[in-house]
Amino acid sequence: MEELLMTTIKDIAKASGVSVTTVSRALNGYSDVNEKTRRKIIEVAEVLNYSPNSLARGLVMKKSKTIGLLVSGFNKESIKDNFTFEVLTGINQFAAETDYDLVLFNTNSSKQREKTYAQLCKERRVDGAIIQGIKTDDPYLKEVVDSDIPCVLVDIPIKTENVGYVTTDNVLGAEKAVSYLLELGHRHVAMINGHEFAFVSEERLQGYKNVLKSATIKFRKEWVVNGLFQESAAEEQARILLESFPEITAIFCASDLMALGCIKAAQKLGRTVPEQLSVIGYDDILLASYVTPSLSTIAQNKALLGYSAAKLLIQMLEGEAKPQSIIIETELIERESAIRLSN
Amino acid sequence: MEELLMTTIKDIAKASGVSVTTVSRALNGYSDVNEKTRRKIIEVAEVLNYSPNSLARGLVMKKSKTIGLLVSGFNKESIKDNFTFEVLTGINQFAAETDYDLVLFNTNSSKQREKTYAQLCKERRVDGAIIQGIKTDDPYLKEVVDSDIPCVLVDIPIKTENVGYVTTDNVLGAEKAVSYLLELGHRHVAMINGHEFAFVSEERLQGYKNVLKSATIKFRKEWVVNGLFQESAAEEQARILLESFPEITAIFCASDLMALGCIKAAQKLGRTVPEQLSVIGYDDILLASYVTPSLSTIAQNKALLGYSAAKLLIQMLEGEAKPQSIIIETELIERESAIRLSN
DNA sequence: TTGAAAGCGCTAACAA
DNA sequence: TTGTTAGCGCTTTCAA
Repeated sequence: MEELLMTTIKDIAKASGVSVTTVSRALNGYSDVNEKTRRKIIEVAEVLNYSPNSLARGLVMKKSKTIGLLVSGFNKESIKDNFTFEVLTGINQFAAETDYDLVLFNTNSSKQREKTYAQLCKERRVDGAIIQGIKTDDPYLKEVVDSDIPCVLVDIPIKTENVGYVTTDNVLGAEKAVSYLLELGHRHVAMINGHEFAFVSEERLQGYKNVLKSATIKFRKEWVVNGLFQESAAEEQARILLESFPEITAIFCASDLMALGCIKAAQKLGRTVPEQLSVIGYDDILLASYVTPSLSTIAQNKALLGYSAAKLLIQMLEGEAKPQSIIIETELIERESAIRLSN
Repeated sequence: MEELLMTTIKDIAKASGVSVTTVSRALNGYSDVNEKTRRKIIEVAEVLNYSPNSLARGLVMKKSKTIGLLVSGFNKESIKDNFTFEVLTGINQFAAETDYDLVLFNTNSSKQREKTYAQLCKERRVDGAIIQGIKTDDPYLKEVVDSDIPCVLVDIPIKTENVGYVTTDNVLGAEKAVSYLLELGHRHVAMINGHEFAFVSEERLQGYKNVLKSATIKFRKEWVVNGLFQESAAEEQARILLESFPEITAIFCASDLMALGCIKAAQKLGRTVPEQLSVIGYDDILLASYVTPSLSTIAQNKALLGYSAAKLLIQMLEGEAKPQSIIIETELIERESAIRLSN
């Protein structure tokens, strides 16, 4: 509206009888300015209700003090497992301790998202970016590696000159889950995985295989299906799995949402959970503790994931850290959906 | 990093043998530039991998094409009712259809949040702001009304020269809920409200009163307690309420989260829901359909709330609309937590 | 149809 | 300790 009213350092300079340079220095806390002058300037600035123009500052300093957020998960589906939101919470929490603000980019492309990752970031002149929830075949991903924009990836293990990442140990997490099922006496353990374009899926599958191997249980690839991280797709896959191989007594799901779908499928087939089928999930989403039966699962600290990502990125930006990989611990949560195999 | 590599219109001008003015006009689609020249310029721009500098543009144009988001709900508690997130989803959805980006401000003040609302916005030069989840006694709120920054409020009915709002009809929503309970035969209906610094609480209370009145049921103020929109506080309040007035057969809760707490309290007191106590919530959060018993509730279209807020704001910014109030419909969702009173 | 010049608000040499 | 000057990358009169 009244742009005319916006005070600038020029106004302050005039009002306090000094040059703009001095105002700039005074306001930015430089030491080479007379204390009296500084006090005067600060007072005038307050009277005139001055706010620095970050655009102008950014233009000359070549840094905007903003971080770009590229998240694919701002949509209906991701409301259920609010993974995206929880990570965001963590990012925001750390950012709040700094003078960086967050810029949300609109990647959920309405049709012709013609702008590339780099363009998005370069145009807004973000100092760095956090990327989350994109598939390994996403064109954006290649760009990240090539571009020279400092960046932290969530759950995508790529490390370069200016790209770091934060993730959990998915192999170990899956091992915990499957070991647990074996400890409960299960031998016929299937897996509902996500999809082939997710690193976490690769790793969780590896964990599954590892445990089977060390228990000398034969790996059967037809016992591993992809549920696309969706409740409905997982339900369908679980149905097929359970119909084809009724001898399965336990299923490891690569996400809680898919575990929910899996349980639905079992129930529709007349198999009660956990009595006639043990199910363990992954993530520990909010729903996990509220559904009946409550979900045993591998918990990820999602907020910490976000917090660490923001922290790493900002440290990189401030030259306090090199890009690195941060691995967050997971934890087995025992609830009701998996129990000892009855014989 | 390699800031030196950033192409500017100056580079393009040099490479294509024209002035920066012409480049600017060509790239911005002005008509007064020769088609041949334009093609040349665009080609060069692509070759040089040009991205416009939004900081520079914003500085001269006095608009940043960004929208500030002031949300108080980026924290652990708000993960349960992910109201905040769903609204954000809607905002993002509309923004994605435009060329505006979203800037998340860190209002969840770590101690000394010394910056005011206006400062936040002015510093970043956001063109407008969407404010959500702040209490009516929040100092930010007064500022909004005073400041000349275009702004849309979510669930706070204030309209001024440059402030509009989006909300649901909370009076009507509450009326639907309480009417429903009465239709089910209940006469002893209590209410668990939020807190006194929420407009929605005032309005829902009004709706509650309205229905009682038209049913000639006496309003008892000791039957209305505040649960602060929190599950635990509501549980405590519900316990006190039910212990003091065992004749209560139904409770209207001003949020689903509080309904959850309320149900817990009832169950701990040995009253089963819905058989011995009917409970109806408000919001229709994700959990509502997953818990047992599932929650009957008044559904708000949260994504639409956000979508409409973003739409209104951007229309205001583009001069296509004046600030106005938008009211979104609510809907009664019948599930399991409220049933006909048995006699 | 094009270009020269000015200026958005700020910071940063360099001089004084 | 302070001021002068230049310039960040862009848009926009105004003149040609």
